[in-house]
Amino acid sequence: MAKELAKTYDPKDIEERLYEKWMEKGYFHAKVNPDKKPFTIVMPPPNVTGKLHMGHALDNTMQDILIRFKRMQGYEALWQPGTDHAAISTEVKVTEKLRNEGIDKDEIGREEFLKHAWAWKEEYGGTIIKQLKKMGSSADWERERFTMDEGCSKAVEEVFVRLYEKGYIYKGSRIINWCPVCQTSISDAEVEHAEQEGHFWHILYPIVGSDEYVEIATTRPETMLGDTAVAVNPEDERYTHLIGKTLKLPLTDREIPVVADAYVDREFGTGCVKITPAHDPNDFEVGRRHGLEEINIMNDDATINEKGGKYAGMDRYEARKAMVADLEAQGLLVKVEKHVHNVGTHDRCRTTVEPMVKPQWFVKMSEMAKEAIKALEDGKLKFVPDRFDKTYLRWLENIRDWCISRQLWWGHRIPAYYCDECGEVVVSKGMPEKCPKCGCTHLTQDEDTLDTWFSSALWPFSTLGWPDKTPELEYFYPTDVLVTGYDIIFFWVIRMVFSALEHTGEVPFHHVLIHGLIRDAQGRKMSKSLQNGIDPLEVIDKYGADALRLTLITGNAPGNDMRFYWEKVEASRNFANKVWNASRFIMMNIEGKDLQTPQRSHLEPADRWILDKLNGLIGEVTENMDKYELGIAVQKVYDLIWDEFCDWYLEMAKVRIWKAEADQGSADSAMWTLRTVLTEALKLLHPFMPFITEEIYCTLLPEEESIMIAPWPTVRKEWEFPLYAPVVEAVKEAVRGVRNARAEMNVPHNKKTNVYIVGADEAACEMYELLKQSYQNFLSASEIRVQSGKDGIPKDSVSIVVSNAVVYLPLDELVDKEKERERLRKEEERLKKEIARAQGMLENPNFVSKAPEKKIQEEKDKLQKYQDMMEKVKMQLEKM
RNA sequence: GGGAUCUUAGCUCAGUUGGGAGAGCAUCUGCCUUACAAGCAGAGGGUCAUAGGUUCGAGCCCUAUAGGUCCCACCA
Repeated sequence: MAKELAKTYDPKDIEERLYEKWMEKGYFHAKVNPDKKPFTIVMPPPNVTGKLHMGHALDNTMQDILIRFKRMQGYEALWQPGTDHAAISTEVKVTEKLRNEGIDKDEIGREEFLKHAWAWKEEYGGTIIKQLKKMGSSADWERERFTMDEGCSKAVEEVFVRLYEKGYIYKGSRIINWCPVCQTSISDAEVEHAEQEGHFWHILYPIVGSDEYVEIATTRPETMLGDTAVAVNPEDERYTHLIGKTLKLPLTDREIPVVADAYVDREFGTGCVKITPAHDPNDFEVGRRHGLEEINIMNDDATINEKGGKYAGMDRYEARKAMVADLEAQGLLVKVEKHVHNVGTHDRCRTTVEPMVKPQWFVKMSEMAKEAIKALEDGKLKFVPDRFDKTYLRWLENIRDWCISRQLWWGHRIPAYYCDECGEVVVSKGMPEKCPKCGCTHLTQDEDTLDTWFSSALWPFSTLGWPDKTPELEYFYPTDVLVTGYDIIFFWVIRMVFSALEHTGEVPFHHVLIHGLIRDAQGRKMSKSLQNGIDPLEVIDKYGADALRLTLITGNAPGNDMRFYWEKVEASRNFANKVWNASRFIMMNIEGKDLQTPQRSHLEPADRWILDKLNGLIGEVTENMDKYELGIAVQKVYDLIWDEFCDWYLEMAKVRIWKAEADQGSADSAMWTLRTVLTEALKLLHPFMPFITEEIYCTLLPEEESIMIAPWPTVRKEWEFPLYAPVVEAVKEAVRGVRNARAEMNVPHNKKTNVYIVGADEAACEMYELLKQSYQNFLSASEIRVQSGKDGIPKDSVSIVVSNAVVYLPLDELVDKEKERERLRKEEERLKKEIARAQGMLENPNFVSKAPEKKIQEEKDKLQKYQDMMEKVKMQLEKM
C-alpha cells in the first residue's frame, strides 16, 4: 500500500490493484450468518456470449452501489452473479462460426453441435465476467452460476414436471409465432410490431351456383391457399343471405363456406374476411369456433409447401406476386390500395414472423398470472418508480399462454418422452425405464428445448439451491431488490414473479428498481446497425471505472433514459481529481501528526459548521439511498465535497494550519476536522466510486484495512451544531460581497487592501473578530479591522452591505465613483424586490391567517433583515 | 385504439413531503493565490410547453390542449 498518494490521479495505477486486493481478501463473498441480516440481489445474468455494453454498465453500477452500501451498513450482502445460456443468440453464433469453418450444423447432428457450443461457452463465457469486474462489481464470484449448470437444470426439470402434473404445462397444436430464418417458434414477448407500408388487395371469390362474387380484402393474398372459409358479421344485412353459401376459392380447386362470426368488423374493408386458420391468430380462433380445417401451406422456411399447387416451392413473397398476377389475369382482382399496417417481426433477426399452427408446449397462464397480480396489489412487490405497476398489470391481465418449446439444440431439452411402441407421453425427471402404459423400453425424448426465459424465470431461487432446501435459500431468499431495465419487464420480471410465487410461495424480490436506456448524444438507441455504441471499456480505459460509474448515476432518475456524452465523463473524472488533490493536501498537512479528537467546546465555528453540514449529509444521503434515489444521493455528496468542503472549509482551515505556532490548538482541531470530514465523505462516496475512495482511505488511515468494510456513517449527536450554520453563512455572504466588488472594480488579485468590518451590533462584531482567521485568506486583505463605528475608514472606500455588517474596502485611486454608485443602485434594486416580496406576503391576510406560524416568522425575519440592509445602502448612496 | 412519459438556462438534465428556480457543459471577465489550470474567483442567461382549476402559496396536485418519445393491442 502506498504511503502517499501519487502526484496526479491516474485510475490505471489503482483500479486493477485494488480489485485484486478485494478479491484476495474475499470481501465479496457472503455466507449464511445468523448474526447479521441478509441483503440479497441477484444479478440479471448477461448472455454468456455477450460483450459488456452501456446497459450492463448502468445496471451493474446500480447494483454494486446498493450492495456496497448495504455491506457497509452491516448486512450480509450477497450479490449473486451468473450468466445465461441465451438459447437463440448463442445457437446462431455457434452455427455461424461452424459455417465459416465449412461445417454444416445439420450434417454433424445434435450431439456434435452441442460439443461445439459448450466449447464456445468455455472460450467466451468468461469475457463478460471479466468486463464486469473492470467496473468494480463486488459480486460474489465464488457463487457464479450458469443457467445450464447442473443445479439450474435440475430446477428446470423439477418445475417442468410439477407444472405438467398440475396441468399447467400442456402440449397442443395451436397457432404460434414462427421465425422462418431462425426456424423456431417464439413467444409473444419476442415479437416486435413494426409499422410497414403494404397493400390491401381486393379479391373476388365466386359464389358457387351463381354468377355473383364476394369481395374480400386482404393484406396477405398468398395465405388464401390456406383459406377454409370467408366470414361476415352475423348482423350485417348486406351479407346475411350469403351465410351458409359456398364459395369457390380462386387459384385452387377447393370450395369454402361463408360463416357468420362477430369478430368481423362491418366497417372495415369490405366486411367480408377470408379465414386462414393456420396462418393468422384471429382466423385461428374463428376456425376453432366453426370447426374449420387448418391447412398449413408453408414449409418451415416460409416457402409454399405441396398444398400450394403450382406455387409450391416459392417464397411467400414470390408466391404473393405470382398469385396477384394470376388473379388479375382471371379478372378477380378488383383493386389494390396502399395500406399501412403492423407487422410482427422477430426481435432477434427482424424477420417477419409467420403465424403457423404447430404442435408446441405451452404454459397455462391464467392462474399464475392472477397470483402475480395479487402480489403487487397486496404490496408484496413494489416497482421503483411505481408507474411501472401499470405496465406490469396490463401485461398480466392480457396474458396468453406462454409457448415454451423451441426448435433449437442449445438449451434445456424438454423432459418429455414418447413411447416408440404406443406413443404414450411421459413427462419425468430423467428418461423413464419403460413405458408405463405398454411396458416398452424404447422411449425417445422430445426434440425441442425450452425458451431461454424458462430457466431465467427461476434464477432468484435456482441459484440459491432450489429445489433443495439449502441454508442459502433459507437465509438469502426472498431477495431484496431486482435491478433491471424497463425493456425486460415482460420477458423476465413477470416470469420470475409468477414462477417464484408458484414454486416457493413467496415473491422473488420485494422491490424492482427500474432504469432506462443509455442513448447516444443524439438520443438514439445505441445499436449495432447504427454503430453508435460506446464501449464502456473504452471509457474505463480513458477515464477510469469510477468516472464511468459517476457519469452513469449523476443526474439520472429511476426509469428514465439518459444520453451519453464524453463531456459528462470528463466532468466526472474532474471530480475524482478534485477529491484526489484535496486528499493530498490534507495528507501533506497532517502527516506524522497524532490528532486526538478535540473537546467539543474547543472546536471553532468553522469546524462546527462543516461537521454539522456533514452530519446533515449523512442523514440525507442514507435516506436517499434507502429510497433508491442514487442520483440525488451522489449529487449531494459531490456538492458537499466540492463546494462546502474544498472551496470553503479547506480554505478556511489553511490559515489556521499555517499559523500553527501561534495557536497549535486551533491548527490541530482544523486538521482533525479535515481528516474527519474527508474520511466520512469518502465512505459516503465509496459505493459510487469504489476505487479512488479505497486508495485515499487506506493511504490516509494506514491502520485501516479497507473502506469496503468500514461502517456506513451514521448521524452523530456530537456533530450537531445547528447554531453555527448561520454564523458561517454570514461570513460567506461577506466574503462573496467583497469578491464580487473587487471583481467589478477590476481589482487585481495581488492588490491587497485593508478591510474594515463594521458590525451591525456587538454580537456581529464579536463574530467577525472570532472568525477572522477563517476568512482572511479569502479577502486579499493586508489587514482586517473589525469595529463598531466608522472611525478611521478612508472616505474613498467601497462599501459592501451584508446582513449583519458593512464591509469597507479602501481602494484609493482604484475607486471609480460612477461604478460604485452603479453597484450600490443594483443592490438597492435587488433589496427593493426582496422587500416587496416579503411585504406582499405579510400583507396578505389569507397568508397570515392560514400559513404555518413558522413560515410567517421566517418571512418577518427576512423583511426585517432586508429593510436594515436597505437603510444602509441608502446611506452609502447619499454620501456619494 | 389503450397506456405511460416528457416539455425547466444555448445544450444535456436534476429538482426527494407544495413555501424565495439548480447542476454539469457552453459563453463572457479576471487570475499559474504554496492540493488541484482536470483548477480558482466573478458575470450573464429561465412568463418551469399553453390555458384553466385547487391552494394563503404551484415547476411540483387536478383538468384540457399542443408537440415529442416509448410500450401495449388481432382490425383482415
